[in-house]
Amino acid sequence: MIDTKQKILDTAERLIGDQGYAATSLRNIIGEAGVNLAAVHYHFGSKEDLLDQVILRKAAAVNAERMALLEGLEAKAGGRALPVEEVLGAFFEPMIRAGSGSPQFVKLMGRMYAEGLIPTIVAKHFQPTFARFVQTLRRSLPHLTEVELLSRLQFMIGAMSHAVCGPRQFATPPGAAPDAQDFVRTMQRLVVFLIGGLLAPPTPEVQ
Amino acid sequence: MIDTKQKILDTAERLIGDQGYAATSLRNIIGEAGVNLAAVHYHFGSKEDLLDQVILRKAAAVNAERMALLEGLEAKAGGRALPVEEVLGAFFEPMIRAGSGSPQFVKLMGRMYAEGLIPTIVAKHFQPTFARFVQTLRRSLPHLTEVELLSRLQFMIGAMSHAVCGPRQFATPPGAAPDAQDFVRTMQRLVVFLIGGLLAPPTPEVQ
DNA sequence: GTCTATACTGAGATAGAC
DNA sequence: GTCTATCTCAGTATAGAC
Repeated sequence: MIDTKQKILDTAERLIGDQGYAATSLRNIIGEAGVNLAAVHYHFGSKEDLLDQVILRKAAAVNAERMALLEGLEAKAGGRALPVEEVLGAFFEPMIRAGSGSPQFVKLMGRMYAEGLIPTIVAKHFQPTFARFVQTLRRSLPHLTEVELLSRLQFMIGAMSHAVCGPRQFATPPGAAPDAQDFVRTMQRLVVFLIGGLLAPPTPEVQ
Repeated sequence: MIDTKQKILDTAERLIGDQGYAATSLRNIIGEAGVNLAAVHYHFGSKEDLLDQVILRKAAAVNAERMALLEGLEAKAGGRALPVEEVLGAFFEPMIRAGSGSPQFVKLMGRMYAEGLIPTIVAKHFQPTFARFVQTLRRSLPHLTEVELLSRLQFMIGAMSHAVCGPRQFATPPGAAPDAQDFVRTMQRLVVFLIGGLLAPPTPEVQ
């Protein structure tokens, strides 16, 4: 069946989003999907490659929208540098939309960050888009050296990761279930925070 | 021998710092330490509890120093609110000192964050200290609502985590090995970034 | 109280029959 | 393409030697 692959992908996405990558065994996935264990390795090669495909399937749309928004902004600006707020908006709005439309996706992405899978997996899918944004931000933040800009974007990625699916004990009142509304509010707060951080003066070169 | 426990702790700290928690098996640790597998469970109960003790041993000094610095600042300020820079300084300086003195510790902490072990393990050790800093920051940042302050501190934790041991592909020039000097510079940049973020105006309440 | 030897369960991966 | 059987290695548990 051609559905076998799809069933594995769908079930993996749901279970990994709910339980995390490490906590979700292949046997767990194939049990719920009603397929054989070896089918996973036949179609995807390994557990990690399965995750790779799950991410790719969901990330493609978000990244495409990011690129489209950014290019729209740049076209409208002519040759002028874009304000940081607009660039961050183009980066986060597609994610916010994806998140409020399908919390499953955000939960999954959050798991990726929370489990430290960014360097090996997520970066692979987001890197090209991210590099494009770095290029634009360089002109929006001319007061920063290249190293400092890259450092701050590193901080941004870290902040985003915890915002999306960090430990909620600090962020939500006890007993409150996180909903789409919370997510949007948190993302809005994140963008404000990041703008403040990115626009901060350069770090003094004192030793 | 009483050394068995110490040998396990030392070896675990080194290997987990180098390879990560998930990638370091108990058999790996006991092999290098030259002790028996069951000794780990005798002394620590489980792999997770072993990690717990490794963290506790290293974190205690840093947290004590943080508290001492904060209390010193507050005593000097009388009843006045402390500037954010000073509070962040009291939080990060002990970590920077620990990091430049022993990169092993920082690497280990970074692994914890990177592998998503904060909620279950690290928070347990840092929570009391962190709560104390939240209390102080509340007065330093009166323009923020409670929820927004907590959100921003969440972002701070996330940014710190990636700064300490995130994927370095964005942050360091290719081929350069991260050293203590880099670490200190990165932390200084982080603090500047965080001050900017924390001092940013409140997020507009638009829906 | 400390530690050793060994066995148990569940994980991801693989070979080969169909 | 799919499935059965099996391999290796992980964390864990226990029985018993010193």
